[in-house]
Amino acid sequence: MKEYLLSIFEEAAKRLVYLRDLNLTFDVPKIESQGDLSSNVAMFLVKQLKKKPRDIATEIVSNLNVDKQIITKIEIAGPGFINFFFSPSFMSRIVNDILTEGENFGKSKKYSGKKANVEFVSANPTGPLTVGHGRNAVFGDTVSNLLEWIGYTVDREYYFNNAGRQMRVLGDSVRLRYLELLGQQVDFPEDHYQGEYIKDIAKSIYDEFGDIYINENAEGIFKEKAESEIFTDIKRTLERLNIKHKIFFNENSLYEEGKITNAINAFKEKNLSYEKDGAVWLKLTELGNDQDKVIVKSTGEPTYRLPDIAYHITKFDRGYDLMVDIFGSDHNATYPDVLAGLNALGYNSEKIKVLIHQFVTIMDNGVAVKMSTRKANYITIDQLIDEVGSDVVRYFFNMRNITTHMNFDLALAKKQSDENPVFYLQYANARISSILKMIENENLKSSVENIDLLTSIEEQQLLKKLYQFKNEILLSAEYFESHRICSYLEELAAAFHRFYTFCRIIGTEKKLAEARIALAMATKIVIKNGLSVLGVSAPERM
RNA sequence: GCGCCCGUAGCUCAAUUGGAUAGAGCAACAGCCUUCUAAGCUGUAGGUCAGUGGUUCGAAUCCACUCGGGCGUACCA
Repeated sequence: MKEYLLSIFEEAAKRLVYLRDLNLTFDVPKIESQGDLSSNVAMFLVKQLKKKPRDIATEIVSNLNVDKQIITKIEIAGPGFINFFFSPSFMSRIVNDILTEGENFGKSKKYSGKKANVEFVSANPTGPLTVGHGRNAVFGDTVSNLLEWIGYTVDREYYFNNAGRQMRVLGDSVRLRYLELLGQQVDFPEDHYQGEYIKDIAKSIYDEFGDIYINENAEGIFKEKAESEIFTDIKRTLERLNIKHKIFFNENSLYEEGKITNAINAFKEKNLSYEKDGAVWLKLTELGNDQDKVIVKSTGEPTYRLPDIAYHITKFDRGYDLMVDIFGSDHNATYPDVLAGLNALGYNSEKIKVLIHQFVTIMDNGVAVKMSTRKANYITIDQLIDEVGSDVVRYFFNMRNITTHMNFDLALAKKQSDENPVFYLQYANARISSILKMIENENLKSSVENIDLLTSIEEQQLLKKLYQFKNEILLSAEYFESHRICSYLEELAAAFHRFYTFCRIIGTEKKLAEARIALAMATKIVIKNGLSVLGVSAPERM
């Protein structure tokens, strides 16, 4: 539809100079009576032309050469909108496209040839993934899918740190539990990891090696074993959500390969750092930020900023056109320093897109659950998947804009999982599958031969929704907003359920019935494609 | 104190990134199954878009201030 409007506007621009070099957009009006597509170009030109918007609109419309077979009506409405009404037969053409393109319908090549890196989850291996990580994990993977759909080659990356204080405490937690197993009386400190999984790890060391590590320190086998077992668990949890990272990037490699030193030297050379009180400071005030920050502590140890900067340099070195970082809101203060540092070193930080998601408040019986891995006060993603299934988990974390402070009532999720919108979508898909099985016995097939018989309101509304899919994918990807796909699919499914209710197939005259089957098949493809972007399955039967 | 985010129907959230009469789901109420899956459909009711100013053809959306909530504000990550 848009392509056609663009072509007639281009033709009209030969006569109307002011239509040239405009970035024309067409919107789908909220209200049916306002047409299938609408342009606000006349209002947009008010200032430039110093005329009334409705007069401009009138002039534009009289210069449009429209094919009456395609557009049945053009209307100037409200303050100066130009509303276009498409013919039913033109609308039905989309079915051909969908059936031809199949599982590729909705993909575009707009960004093909470009490489993107999406870094997400990136939880250090100190414990199981909690629902707190769920939003990050699901959103990151869906953004990756979206970017792939518009042509990017995407590397999913997980950044982690297995050194430092956190990990020492983890190793020591395992060590103490191990000593307990050996019958020693130990005083387990409050700031150690309290979770049961620590005991399991200690037990597995005990089972395998007995008491030979009785005098081992925290950093040896205890830390190593903890890290490997926890990572195995994390990967298994992610796999249950259909998430697979291509790259696990260890922060430690930055030290081993001298990237940290390189970064320090680079700042020094550019005279962007100085020493004070035994520490090295970065001149962030000169780079437009509020205050200077320490990049190397007086102990000689870098702060997180330095490895973060060095890490992003490796991403630039790896040649990505787009780098997406997905963080929880607790990181919102850290990334401006990193971006400023990168810019100062000559890297274009506009290639980095930082997406901050707000936290999910978990409500249990009306009380907010405060999560802490260390205090073992958490609900894991695995528990959640066990309760409601991975489709619901994925859909749930995708369905809201990441800027919202989302509330998640556990009790409600368990009790009312039947009412989750994901079932509404899957149900539409299952109904179509059922029809497609049924028609074999009725001697009916799918046919686009008489597709222009699809003129009823329900059929036209469904067609209109199908038309929007490709654009919806593109916008969702460009805005990094996966929740739009959920909203779209719910509307599509609603349009289908109405079609299903009012437009029977079996018992209808053959030509119309076969056109309707084609429409149902096209709908099934779009629902399935949309769900696959979200990482949600489309079962044939429910 | 300062920075970022949020405040929309009883609840959970949308709103085409500044567009026309602010929409869905849940909950409530009234209907629809001897025909392709009732996990569905139709209808009713529900709103001071936190508040006050401003910007313009036009504001839930942008700006300023106020109120309320979340997250930060380290020589932790």
